[in-house]
Amino acid sequence: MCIVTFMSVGHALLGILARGPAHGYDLKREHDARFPGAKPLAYGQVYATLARLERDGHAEIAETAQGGGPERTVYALTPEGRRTLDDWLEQVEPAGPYPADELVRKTITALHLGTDAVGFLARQRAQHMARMRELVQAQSVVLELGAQIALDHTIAHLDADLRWLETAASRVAPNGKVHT
Amino acid sequence: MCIVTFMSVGHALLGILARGPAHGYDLKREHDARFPGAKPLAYGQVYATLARLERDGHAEIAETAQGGGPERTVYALTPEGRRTLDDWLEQVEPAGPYPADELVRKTITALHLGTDAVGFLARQRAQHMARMRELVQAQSVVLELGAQIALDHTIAHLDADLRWLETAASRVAPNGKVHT
DNA sequence: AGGTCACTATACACACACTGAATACACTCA
DNA sequence: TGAGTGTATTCAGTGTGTGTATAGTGACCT
Repeated sequence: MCIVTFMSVGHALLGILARGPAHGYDLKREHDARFPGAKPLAYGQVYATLARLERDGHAEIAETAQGGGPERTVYALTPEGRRTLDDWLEQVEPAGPYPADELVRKTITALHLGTDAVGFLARQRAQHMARMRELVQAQSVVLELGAQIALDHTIAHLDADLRWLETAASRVAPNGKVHT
Repeated sequence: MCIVTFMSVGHALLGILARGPAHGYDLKREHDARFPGAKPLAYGQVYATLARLERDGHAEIAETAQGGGPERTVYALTPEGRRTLDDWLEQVEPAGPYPADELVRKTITALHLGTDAVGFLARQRAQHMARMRELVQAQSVVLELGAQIALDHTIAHLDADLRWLETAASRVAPNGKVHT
């Protein structure tokens, strides 16, 4: 049971269901509220994930309510789902290796190809600075503790990218091309 | 044409093929060499991606060599593939929003559930510190410029996680639970 | 009344991302 | 000869993620 190859979204939904039964639409909104700054969850994914959770016995349909609006399918956490959630929370995260991200893939590829990596890095830096300004703005409004912390994370990584763009540029500057 | 929903791995492979024809096995190894510190690419993914590249006309089978070992299918970049690659390199990356990562999902979920978030953060911090020591070690050996830069990126983000774990812990400390 | 606009809520189809296991050939060493 | 190692590919299965279609409700406007 519970071989769970990898299912971060599923676990997050279980975490929300632990607060009480809910339907897909609510889950999506609550999820996005919990993780501001992160990419919003698509509806399609919510329902697909819910279906998997139900299939695996982690959640069950509590009721299908009717009143005021379209039909809503309300899901509830099962005892097994609760156990899975607790197990997940107890596990320590591996601390990488992270999958190589798009920005690095592109930079390194440009470098190997001998195209204008320095220019690319500069353009990229401008883009990241703009985004940073937006986020710092967002951070200044008062948020719930959890949302604040989630936002901190996004900003911390954006900052890391920004610093990285600068060191990368300075490393490249001397010759501008990686020796193959 | 070339609607390319999202295909970072594919683009990276095109980048390697730009150096000259190669087969799947080689591509995997070259990819991993270019991105040390990142999660190695699985063979399954390489071949799946190659098949897609061929289907879409970005790459084509150059030959199926025989000598010394099992049969190898050598792929070569097509002119269209080259164009796609150049287009990709020219585009600026969006700078987020990043998908919410596992570490944050877990921390925030723990917080909302009222479980021991502080303990979790501490355990996580120890894990990250250990990993950091490994990477700094890896960084000290002399690497090719590109590999150096790729490794910088991993370290920068690990550092960001580490700092974040500390700020998160200090934010949580006062009360230890998010108000729902 | 009729129209359309926004919001709530779900479902379906499709493609990519990623893993793990299985297969198969060739070379080496005991 | 037979086990082991390295090369090279394939496949089944699942999770991730997007885009689109559908459909009811309420509100606003003319």
